[in-house]
Amino acid sequence: MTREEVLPALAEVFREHGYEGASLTLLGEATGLGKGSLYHFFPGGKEEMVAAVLTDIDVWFETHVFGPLRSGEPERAITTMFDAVQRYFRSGRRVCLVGVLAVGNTRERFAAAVRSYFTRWIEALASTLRRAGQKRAAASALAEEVVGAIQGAIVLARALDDEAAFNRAIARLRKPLIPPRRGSGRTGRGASRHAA
Amino acid sequence: MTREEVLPALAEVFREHGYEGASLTLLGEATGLGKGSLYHFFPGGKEEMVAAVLTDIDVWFETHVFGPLRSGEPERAITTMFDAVQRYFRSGRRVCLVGVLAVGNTRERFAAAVRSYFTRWIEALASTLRRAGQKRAAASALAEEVVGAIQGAIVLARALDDEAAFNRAIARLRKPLIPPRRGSGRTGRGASRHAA
DNA sequence: GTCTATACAGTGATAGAC
DNA sequence: GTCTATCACTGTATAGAC
Repeated sequence: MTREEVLPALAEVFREHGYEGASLTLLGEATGLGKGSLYHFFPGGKEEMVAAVLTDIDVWFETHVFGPLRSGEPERAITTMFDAVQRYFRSGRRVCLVGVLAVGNTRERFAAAVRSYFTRWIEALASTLRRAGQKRAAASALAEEVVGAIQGAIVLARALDDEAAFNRAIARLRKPLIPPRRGSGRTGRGASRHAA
Repeated sequence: MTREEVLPALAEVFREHGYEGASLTLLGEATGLGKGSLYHFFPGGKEEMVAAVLTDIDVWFETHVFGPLRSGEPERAITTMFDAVQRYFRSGRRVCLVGVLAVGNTRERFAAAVRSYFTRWIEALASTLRRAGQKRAAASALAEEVVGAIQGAIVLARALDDEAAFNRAIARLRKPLIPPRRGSGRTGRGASRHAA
């Protein structure tokens, strides 16, 4: 059993119970390891566990989301992002650990990692939108709006206990973000939205 | 000292530390009461405290937000809602306790209150939008989008440690929701949004 | 490396003095 | 009503056997 292998199980406990609620007993049960073994892998205790989990999450998003957003073909990159988000958060049943940490009292302890995650997501998406023809300011604002809306969709889906609410939100966001065809003159968002 | 008077202090601790993180010591310090006194007012312990706090929050939103949305003049009601939200959540520095409970492992315990809060908010806002001329389906979708986006804005503002991010989100949501002037033919959202 | 045993602070909760 | 004292328990963390 290696350190990397237990990270997903640890992550799931932290997601479901938060930092304080994730007791060593729960973490031990989830990983199948005793407290001694956990401290063997993570001498710093829970704080080190969360840090390792955050790095793991970061790598995943960098590979599957941020990277494609930065360098991929815009339409395909955006589709990839929404597909990844929908799968990763399991239609809102699974919460975002980074978001949970941001809201909790542990915010300061992991502030750097939390801020970096969201900042890089927003900037990566903004770069995609610029490549798709959006102006700089509009791209940034839109990227911030979308990333925020995804977090909100998770909260709402959990609150309503309704994954459909999450999927509706993703669908709403997805549509107008798809970049315009060359020369069509449209910019990809707003014009056809919610028009009566 | 009455039971009602300590609710705001209790609420603040639950918001900042979550259900598990809010210890009786913290709750005692925040209220200036000993554990004995807290149990005198809330024999059911923390669970009863949260329930009382949720009721208190519910009454506040019913009075200041949901009520106006249901029966007020649309443009004014929507302005009132966003003003109230911006003040109440202190530009994102203060989190939404109902949202916190929704993502935490206490979700099931307070599921009814959490769901009721969000459901009523969405339905109240949808009714406003219908009165403003939106079709039924569009009004519901838009209301769900806005309420979710507010929750997302709180998460993002905390994550970035930047209240401006919260205020930008509110401003983005506010603008296109203001209902159209009579006879203008516009429906209040989308047409002018992010157009290049 | 993995476990059990243990230290000791802190938890929610109760009882009873005042 | 409010407090202090105390309960049984769980929390994190450590030490050491195997």
